[in-house]
Amino acid sequence: MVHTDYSKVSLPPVLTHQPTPASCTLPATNNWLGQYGFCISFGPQEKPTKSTAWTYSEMKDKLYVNMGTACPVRFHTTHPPPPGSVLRAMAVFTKPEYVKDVVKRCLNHSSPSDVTNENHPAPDHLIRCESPQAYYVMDSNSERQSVIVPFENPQVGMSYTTYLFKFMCLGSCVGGLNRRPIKIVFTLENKCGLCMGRQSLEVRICACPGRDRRTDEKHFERQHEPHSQGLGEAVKRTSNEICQEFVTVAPAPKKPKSNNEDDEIFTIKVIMKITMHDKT
Amino acid sequence: MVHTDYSKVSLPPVLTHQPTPASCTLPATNNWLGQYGFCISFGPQEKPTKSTAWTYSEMKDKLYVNMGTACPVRFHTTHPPPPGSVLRAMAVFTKPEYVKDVVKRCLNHSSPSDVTNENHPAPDHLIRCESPQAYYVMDSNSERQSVIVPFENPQVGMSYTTYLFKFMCLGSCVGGLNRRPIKIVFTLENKCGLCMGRQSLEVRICACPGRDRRTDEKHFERQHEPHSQGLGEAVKRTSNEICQEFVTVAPAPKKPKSNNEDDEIFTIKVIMKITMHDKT
DNA sequence: CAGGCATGCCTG
DNA sequence: CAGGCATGCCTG
Ligand SMILES: [Zn+2]
Ligand SMILES: [Zn+2]
Repeated sequence: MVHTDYSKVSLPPVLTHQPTPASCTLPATNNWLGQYGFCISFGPQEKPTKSTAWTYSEMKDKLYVNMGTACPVRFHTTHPPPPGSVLRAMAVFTKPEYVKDVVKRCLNHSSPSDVTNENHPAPDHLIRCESPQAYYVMDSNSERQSVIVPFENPQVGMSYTTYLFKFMCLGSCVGGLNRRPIKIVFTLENKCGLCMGRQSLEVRICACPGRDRRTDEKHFERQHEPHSQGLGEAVKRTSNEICQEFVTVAPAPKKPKSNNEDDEIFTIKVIMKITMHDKT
Repeated sequence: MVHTDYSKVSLPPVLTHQPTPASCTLPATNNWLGQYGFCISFGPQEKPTKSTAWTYSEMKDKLYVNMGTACPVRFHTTHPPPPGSVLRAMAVFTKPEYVKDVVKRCLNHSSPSDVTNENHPAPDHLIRCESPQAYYVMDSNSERQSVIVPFENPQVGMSYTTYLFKFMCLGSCVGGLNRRPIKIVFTLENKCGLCMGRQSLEVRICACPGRDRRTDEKHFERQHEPHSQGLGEAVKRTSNEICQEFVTVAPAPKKPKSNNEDDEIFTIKVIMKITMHDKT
């Protein structure tokens, strides 16, 4: 396997040709703690009003966020990964019909004349990371866009490091996300681009995060009322490069979710936590 | 006064510098029959379903139309205008706050990759005329866009000629019309660009013309219920280059409306028909 | 094709 | 900031 050594790269990886988590046509999205205990969480939040800038629903394991809002995401590790490790964030459409489509900003918002694009190197990237060390890459193979930042180990006494992410289109943007739900896939990678941990997160970018969260949770609860119980929904996956094991206790603040492809309104509660490992 | 002789022009008028109805920062929109009895009308229409492609409301004097639909507009004249006369269609924002803004397609829809722009000379023009002789101009002074077609006299025994117009964005297009109501100003011009007649028409480009017409008319009727009567709304105008005269009978199918600037929900029925003449 | 939801945004 | 409208689009 060929690796990309980011620590030596001066040209952006868009000009390189090494496989990374961003090179796949169908990127893996299953949660995988890996050997460094990589996972994410959200801090406490002011009571979510109808139009709060962002809110995270435990019940749905879903982030609701305004467009252009810097949203703090906590990245946990239990052991320090090797020096030169990076954190990558990449968006993927959730629905099988669209997974192969590259996620990018709509034409309106990627226009150079859009105020958000003044002095920005990646006007058409959906995800931005508020770090001076962030760099924006497009995989020449998959054409998928992502943002990469050097991974910083938690400060002493802390279990996580916080990064700020911005989402630069609405989920409803015509010609862009176009109302298609997305996931953000966060990967911890060594300096060669090898994946050492992965956490994905459903994100809804919208004008009223509070309202939409409440609506989602109401629907979700209705699904889970006694009279509508059932265990009919099978656990699905797309990647065949994974194996499966049972985890009895979630060792991290944000519990790894089941590898259920579309945790939509038909998803039912999964009794046992399931996590998946990349084949190594 | 300098004139543009379109019959001699081989370069598009975008490269000329003669005043025409499209050169003004604030184009006149008042209805004026002129000496050739220039006015417009709409043919009968299949019963307007919720999502009919287009429908014209007499009550509101307003056209409701789907984006991209070829909509037949009838142009009446009582006398033939001079040879070389043209018909121009230009869109203008209705609300005073926006009149000075140039109306054009949103960035999404003006993109070369948009299917509507294959082999089209004017991807960012809102109004298209379905005629092989149509040409698309941008006034170098006002930057306003318009489409021009040779004026064809009605066939013998007919009082009008029909032209097909398409509207290439939704009224709701973000970064484009952006939910700002517009008028289409149709002008009959001689070959030098001199205005010889003008008719403007409120147009709503939307996904459900039938529904939206019904909604508008319901609101309008509510305004006109006995208990909400009043004659408070004065006739306004912006241009000071006009004179005013009373016309006792509307000599054309579509009655010239009053020169009321915003025939919005507060407009009340005008008892006497008023028409206005350009100062010549 | 009508009913009605989804979702940005305006109004009080 | 919540209520609720406006408006594209999905569903039956
Ligand atoms: Zn966008
Ligand atoms: Zn548009």
